[in-house]
Amino acid sequence: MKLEEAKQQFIQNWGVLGSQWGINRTMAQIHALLLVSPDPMSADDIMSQLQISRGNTNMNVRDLMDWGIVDKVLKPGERKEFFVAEKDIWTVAMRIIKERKRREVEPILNAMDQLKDIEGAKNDKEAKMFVDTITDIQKFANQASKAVDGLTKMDEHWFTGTLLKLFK
Amino acid sequence: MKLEEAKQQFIQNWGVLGSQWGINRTMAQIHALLLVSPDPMSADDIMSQLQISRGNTNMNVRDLMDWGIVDKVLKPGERKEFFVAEKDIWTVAMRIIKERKRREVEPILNAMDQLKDIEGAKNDKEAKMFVDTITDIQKFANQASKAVDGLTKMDEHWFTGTLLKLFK
DNA sequence: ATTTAGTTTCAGAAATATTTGAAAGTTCGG
DNA sequence: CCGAACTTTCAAATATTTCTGAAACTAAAT
Repeated sequence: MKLEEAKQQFIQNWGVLGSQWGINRTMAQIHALLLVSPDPMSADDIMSQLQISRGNTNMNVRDLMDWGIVDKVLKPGERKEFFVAEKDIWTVAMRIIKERKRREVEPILNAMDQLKDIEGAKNDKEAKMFVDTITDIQKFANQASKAVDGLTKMDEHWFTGTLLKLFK
Repeated sequence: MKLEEAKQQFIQNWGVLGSQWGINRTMAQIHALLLVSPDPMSADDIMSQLQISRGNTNMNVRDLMDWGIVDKVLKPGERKEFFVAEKDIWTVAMRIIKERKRREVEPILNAMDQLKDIEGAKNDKEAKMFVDTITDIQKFANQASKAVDGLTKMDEHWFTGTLLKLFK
């Protein structure tokens, strides 16, 4: 297989994976493109490689920067802005998981606190069961959250070394 | 707050969370409804509670059963089929994560093997970098995969006890 | 101050994903 | 075997998400 062909396929695959997990296809594709690009790319480079509009490019690159997995770089003497992806895959994964937790999971878990304040929950058996279910979900989420916070602090070596052995 | 109102809000929230993570809103809502329902529900019960069509109900309930987090139960003497959700949240989370890995992540990782077979990769520096990137992603995914397999075998108690302490 | 190179925004268009509902299929009881 | 009760399927309708492109904006260079 030719290098260019392989890159294209990788970009497509990454796009599919992203969209299955609720990340917009183009954002994932731009990320893939930057991941396998040896040099920083301009908005125009991205547009022509992926055949997408300037507006789309701009919005998704900005989102990727908000996620902390793409950075803007300036080349001396050039007016254009260029972009590079964080290349360490562990760092990428941790940033994504941390951000999603913060943006999507935490707000809903917080909203659930209110749901536990049910009229007459002391007596009503059904109400008690409901509150228990909510509480279980919150407990679980808090455990998972702490686990993620812990993982975030590790470096890759610790993961491959110590943690993996636990799971063998 | 009234119990019914709280249930409705929980169902809505669960639906939003699901759709953000690439799970169709209705499937998540049906799951939420069954999670907080003390008794098994028929397709008709689900339809009227969530105001959705029979076809939609049927398809999404079947999907939930494919995921292994909802079961069909038959009441003696009744012709209708009833459904219940797995109530243990740890089990639910593990089933979901395991299935998604199997269905969505593994096929793409396997497809990536082919991408490493690049013409002239021995000499070309850029080709070598590309192969390295793919290899890093595969390595990371394999580690994560093993970690998930390990988690799946634990019971909840082990998790809350031992593992959590590691991350404190 | 004006031109030029570049970036950002956002309303409407296009693409995707989900839902409906009616017809076809199944299964049980008599 | 037939009809009633229930489930499944899927083409078409609907809803949601994403993308485009042109106009507005910004800032550097002349």
